[in-house]
Amino acid sequence: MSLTIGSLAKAVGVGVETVRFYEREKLIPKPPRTRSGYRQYPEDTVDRVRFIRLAKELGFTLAEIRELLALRVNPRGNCQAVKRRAEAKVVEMEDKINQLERIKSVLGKLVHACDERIDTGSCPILESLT
Amino acid sequence: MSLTIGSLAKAVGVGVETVRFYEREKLIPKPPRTRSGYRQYPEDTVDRVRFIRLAKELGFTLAEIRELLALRVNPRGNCQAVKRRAEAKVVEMEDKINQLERIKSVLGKLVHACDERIDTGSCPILESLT
DNA sequence: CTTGACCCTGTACTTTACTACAGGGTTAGC
DNA sequence: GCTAACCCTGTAGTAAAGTACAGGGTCAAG
Repeated sequence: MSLTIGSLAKAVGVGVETVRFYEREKLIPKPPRTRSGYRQYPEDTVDRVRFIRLAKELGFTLAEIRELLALRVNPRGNCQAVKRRAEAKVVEMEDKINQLERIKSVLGKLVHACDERIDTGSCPILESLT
Repeated sequence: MSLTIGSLAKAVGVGVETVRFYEREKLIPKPPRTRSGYRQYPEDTVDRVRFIRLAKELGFTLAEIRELLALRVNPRGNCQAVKRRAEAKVVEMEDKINQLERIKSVLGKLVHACDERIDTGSCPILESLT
């Protein structure tokens, strides 16, 4: 079974214009069409669009997301190049995770300060930088 | 000692226009001025602008960053409201961290598949959704 | 066999977050 | 005391990522 652009959009929670935009930007492949020109999406496109939204939330640009979606290993590809890019991205993820952990822990302290009525000074969140 | 807008910008690695933009957007407070009207930034503004750039990299909008910077505990504030917001943000951070961990682990598998020359199929990264 | 909810292309508008002048004043080094 | 490298305000332009029509075709229910 295939999906119309409307049901795909609804399944992910985006507008149909957004789906067409992602197609223009080559983030999703051009789907087959019905005789009358309607797009027919395979069901796995739902996951692809979901991933795009998720990665965007995490601070990746559409260009970076396009890269992530293109990473794969197959007999015809240049495995070493893929490996290097994947490894670089692992490091990027780790950096992001570390920064988020820091901010999270400062927020945790802030909650604690609230309970104890400890004055935090003017801008406690900046401690996440050190 | 205080900084001119130029040395602040240079210290963080942004343009002076960006600093003035952040001031307009109320992400950094209006600094005192010299007699001739030059901005004089206290040194801790460097950290504030650094935090803004960092948080942006992590996928927060300027509006969200403004919120994070405003979180503090002091005798005159509404502690419960601050606490609730800080707790909500901790949950947000945890979600982001979890998603990043998933993507990271899929990328790790991809590197492994490279070494072993295992075909990954068309779009392995999507496994990070499940 | 019509009507309301879809779909199509193409173009234009919007928001966010900068970035780039124009036109003019200031300051530090020689 | 000049001049290059700063700073000021104000306005306008840009890139990324959508969002919104206009003008027209399609499909399923009643």
